[in-house]
Amino acid sequence: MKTIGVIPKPTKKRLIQLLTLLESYKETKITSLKIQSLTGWKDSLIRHDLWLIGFNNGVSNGYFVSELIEKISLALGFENSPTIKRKCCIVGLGRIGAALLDANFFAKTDFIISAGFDSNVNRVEILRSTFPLYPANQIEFVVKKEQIEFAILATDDKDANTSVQRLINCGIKGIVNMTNVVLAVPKNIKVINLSVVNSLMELSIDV
Amino acid sequence: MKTIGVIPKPTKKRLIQLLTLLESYKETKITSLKIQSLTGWKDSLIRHDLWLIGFNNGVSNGYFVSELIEKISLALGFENSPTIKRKCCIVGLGRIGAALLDANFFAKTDFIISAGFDSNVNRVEILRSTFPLYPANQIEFVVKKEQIEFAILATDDKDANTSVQRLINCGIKGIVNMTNVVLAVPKNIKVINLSVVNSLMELSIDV
DNA sequence: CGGTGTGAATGCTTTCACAGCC
DNA sequence: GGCTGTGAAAGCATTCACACCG
Repeated sequence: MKTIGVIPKPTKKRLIQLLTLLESYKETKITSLKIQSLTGWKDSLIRHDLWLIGFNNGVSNGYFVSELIEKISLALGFENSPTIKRKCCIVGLGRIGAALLDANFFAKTDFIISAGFDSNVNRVEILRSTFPLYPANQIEFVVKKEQIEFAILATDDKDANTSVQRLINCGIKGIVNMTNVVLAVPKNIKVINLSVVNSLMELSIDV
Repeated sequence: MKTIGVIPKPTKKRLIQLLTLLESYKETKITSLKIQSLTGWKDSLIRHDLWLIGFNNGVSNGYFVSELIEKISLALGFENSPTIKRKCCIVGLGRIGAALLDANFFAKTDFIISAGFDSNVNRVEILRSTFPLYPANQIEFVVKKEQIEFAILATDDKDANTSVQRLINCGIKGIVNMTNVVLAVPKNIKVINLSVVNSLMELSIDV
């Protein structure tokens, strides 16, 4: 029997993915081997992950999907109460940033986009969205006022670090970085890099 | 003195990022501590990474940026000859996929987009790009014929795995997955996940 | 001094092995 | 037989420590 302690980062990542997988899974039960075939992760690793979050029902032929969803959500601290959404903003409204203006994109998630920013005032005026758009120099003001927690950075590479400086100034908690730039941030701010080009490079070097 | 062996994956990832960082770095020399301040990686880790790729010039006050770029490119196997570009395709031309139709986006990279696919024939006919767009049922045919190596997957979540099956059928080497779905692929095919929503979830659970 | 090069030591993650259960 | 729960063992990655160099 295991008391649930700190969950290692790789485990967290897998559990998040597992959660989204399970949420669209149609059967009522699932085994670690089935999950292995759907994800490529070793069955023993999956069981170990679940063990880490205190899963020990003594059951021996598979997990109930609903129970897995419940316990994983709990362990990761997700309220799936759709009332409390965490506020995000999009910084940079070029092609990629503008593509995220689609509210549907975040509809079924725990997140809501509350603001968009771009240094090009034209864009800010022309684009349409369900939330307000501002010129980039208002980042500090709006993020603080609206209590926005996370930012999706989609500027041109050359503007990335100046925008990031603004985000740092107003105490953003985390940044999803869609530029190709490595961001310099204090270590209390988390960054996740989602550069398409860097990913292609990664793919291409061990093929 | 170190003979250059297999390079661990985390090291590769960092070296790729370091490379892009250095390519827009204006000074002629740089130290591991300076890199630390720009990236957050420990100086000792950076030196170790460089050691792994056989860096041992006996120099003791910093690296020449140009030499770093050269050796890292070499170790990772990048020809920076802009003539040989590796072919990619975009699968799914909704808002995100369509945003990548911008040829400039890949202009300075080793990659070129050679085809786009969507199951919605309307989109295929309406959208404009510098490379041809096809209905999704032509994936197998076109990818083989054009010898496309990598795919960027940007379909709706519900269509992800059927498109992936097509990509598997025609021997794609790697997939950059922008959907929220965990893909089931044979292990000779590499997948890199770039889901914005999953990344926000990751950010939100350890803040 | 402020820096690199280097291997050993530490700290994580994943896999293994196997008892216990249905 | 097929599956989970569990801790130990193996396998990786990062950090430390320190000799050596300009």
